[in-house]
Amino acid sequence: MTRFNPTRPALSRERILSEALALIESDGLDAFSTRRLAQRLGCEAMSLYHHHPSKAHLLDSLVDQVLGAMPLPDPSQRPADRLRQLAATWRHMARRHPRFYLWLALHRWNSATGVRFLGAVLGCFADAGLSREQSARAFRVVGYYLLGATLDETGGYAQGPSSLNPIPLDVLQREHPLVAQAGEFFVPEQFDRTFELGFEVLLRGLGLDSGTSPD
Amino acid sequence: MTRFNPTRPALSRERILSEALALIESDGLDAFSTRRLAQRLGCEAMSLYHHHPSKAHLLDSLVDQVLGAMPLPDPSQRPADRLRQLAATWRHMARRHPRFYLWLALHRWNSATGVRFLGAVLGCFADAGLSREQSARAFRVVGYYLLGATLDETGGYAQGPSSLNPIPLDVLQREHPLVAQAGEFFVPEQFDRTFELGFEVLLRGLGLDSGTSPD
DNA sequence: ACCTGAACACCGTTCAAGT
DNA sequence: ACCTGAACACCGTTCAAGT
Repeated sequence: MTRFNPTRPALSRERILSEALALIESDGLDAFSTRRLAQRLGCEAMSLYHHHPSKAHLLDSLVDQVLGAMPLPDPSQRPADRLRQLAATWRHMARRHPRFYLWLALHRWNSATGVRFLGAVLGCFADAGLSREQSARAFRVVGYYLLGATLDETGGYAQGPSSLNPIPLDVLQREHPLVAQAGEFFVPEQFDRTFELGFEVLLRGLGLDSGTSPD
Repeated sequence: MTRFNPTRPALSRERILSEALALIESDGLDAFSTRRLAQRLGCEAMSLYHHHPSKAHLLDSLVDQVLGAMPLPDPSQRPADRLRQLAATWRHMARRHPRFYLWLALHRWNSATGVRFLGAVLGCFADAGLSREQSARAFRVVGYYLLGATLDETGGYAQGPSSLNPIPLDVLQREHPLVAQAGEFFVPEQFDRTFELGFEVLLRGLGLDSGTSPD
């Protein structure tokens, strides 16, 4: 009956990917299924398999596409500034695709596009004069921080329905005043300042501060 | 037929939780289902619902149980040492339950047990003389770092089948020598040293160093 | 109170078949 | 080459029924 739908644009790898990303951002990662994607595309679920061999491959392609869209910093800039820019680009990407970011951040991206980005980050440490070992460790340390920060900022994980025994606000204020009072600084408006605080501490402590040369 | 199985221990909240954790660690989070858990317990899937109202509640109870088993540091110790101990306890817990940790780390734990732990961490900053705002931001910064580090260390996310276009090792070495060379420091044997490097940088930079008092 | 079995509305994917 | 439909082996959960 609907075996040919003239109003529907032809299926293609690209169209499937962009609709997939839109569906994930609108309905969430958990609700993303090949069947729902097909419905949105106006085709059968199985038609997708002609363009992507599996759901996992589809998501991997999406990772590649999103990573590939990130601009790399100008190599003529100083290493610390390049790192600041890389962090800003990364956080911007995470904020743009908050729900998909959970998948992207928690899966290995060993594609050419992913490695290109890793190389740009590692290059900053090398150019700042760190040894191979220092560079590798600093890369990891900064990566840990950036990963944790973006996961919190996108909030993908904390959105879920609050759990079985959510502590009532008045109890929280009475028994854990420190926790209650800290909440004021955990809102999105504070993300940038908090992120910068830790990021600058790390750059300085790792010998990347561009202002005062470490000796 | 199997409506009564005398060899099977009685079902209970505790037994369900401990088998659930064992199943998650042996087969992974994705493979964890109420049906498979029931099979392991020797009952019907629906029997679980008499003890936990849903799969999400069951997992939340598990979070609570694991968090509750973590020892809090002696308040008489110096704040920086308490933070070191809290980080060690946290990383130990993550390593003990690497697959469940992915769920624990990425879901809100606003139960009394979770808040108790948050309070212990925040107390370190307050006791070190930081202001409310400084404490809140330092808490967030250290938490970002710890979250990113443990997610990497448990490797829960990186275990998946390598993606669609894994870059071949020889290409990696030729085109991205920095990335290839850094790999040597990304192995489990290096986790402790790398973690400490960044953690100590943060403690010092945030004014928590117990050796030299920040002024 | 505790457990069961059938049923409902979903999944990802295989496979043979259509054009 | 591109798409379909039925089918398979799964999900979490509801509901009425058993003891």
